[in-house]
Amino acid sequence: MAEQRQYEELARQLSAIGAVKRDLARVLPVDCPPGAAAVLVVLDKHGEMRIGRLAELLAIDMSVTSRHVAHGAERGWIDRSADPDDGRSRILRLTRAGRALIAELSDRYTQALADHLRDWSDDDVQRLSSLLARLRADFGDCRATTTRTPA
Amino acid sequence: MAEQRQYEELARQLSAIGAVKRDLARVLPVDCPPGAAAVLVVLDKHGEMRIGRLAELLAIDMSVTSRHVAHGAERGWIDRSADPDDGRSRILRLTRAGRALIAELSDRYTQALADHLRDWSDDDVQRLSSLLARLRADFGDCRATTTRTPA
DNA sequence: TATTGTTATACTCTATAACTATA
DNA sequence: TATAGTTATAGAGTATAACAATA
Repeated sequence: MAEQRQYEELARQLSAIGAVKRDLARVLPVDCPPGAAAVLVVLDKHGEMRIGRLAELLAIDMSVTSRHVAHGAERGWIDRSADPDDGRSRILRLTRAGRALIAELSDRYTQALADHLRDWSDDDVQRLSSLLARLRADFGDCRATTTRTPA
Repeated sequence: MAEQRQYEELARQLSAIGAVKRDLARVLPVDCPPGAAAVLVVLDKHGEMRIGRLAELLAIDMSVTSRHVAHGAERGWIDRSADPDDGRSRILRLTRAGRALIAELSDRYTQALADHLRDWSDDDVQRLSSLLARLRADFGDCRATTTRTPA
């Protein structure tokens, strides 16, 4: 169990990490905002799925996910075919164009990270990824157990 | 120098970390949005300063910083007094109320992190903070060297 | 009646550009 | 003329709530 000071420092670092994400987002093509790119990344890694599961993996609301997917579908990156098992759902799949795009995005992300993290060892990159994954898992567990309090 | 796979994984984790930040933000009082809270945190840690430096530390544009500060000043958390050395600037300081608020926020952040990271060792918390700080530093170095390309 | 998605609305964050005041 | 800060505008992300269709 860590001290208060360490938690405060972690909170500060998390709050500041947005700048890195914004920098990274600059490698994206203009018609592919970060939200839409995140959808492609997950579909590429995990394969076809319904939108509910996609929202779960992205850890954002289904309504938001729906809009990101619509964006990608309109541009021909994502195919939404009927779900034979449930008429309410559709199965999301990357199209050929979608796979080409995500390959391109992946290259650009990698290039940008490789440029900036030139001095990082394999282990450091690995360690950061692991810690972030763990952080996310340990928060996701008890989602929505806290509420904003009045001033 | 890490492999492409590792960079892709890191990019994924960074993209997903927003959910944790949103969870954490729920502990904030309703009239103190995350941006305003971040300003208080920095003023508390680094002491009085001008808005230009504040923007630098927050890694966001001065125009945005200005609005967050105005929010805090309107609520009596931040005092903006004239800068004796430069008539264009003002010196930002936490008021007594501001110090009370940031103490409260710090407690709440700490509590939330302690709840969720119950199983984390001191070292893990420390390591994550350090890696995030380093990530931020290595990106901040070459800000604005990349540009969004057309589709 | 409950669940899966979609859409409408509203809020926060951010950057760019135009503008004011001072150096 | 250049710099510090403010304000207006626009774009992106998010959640909540209302709604449609199906289970």
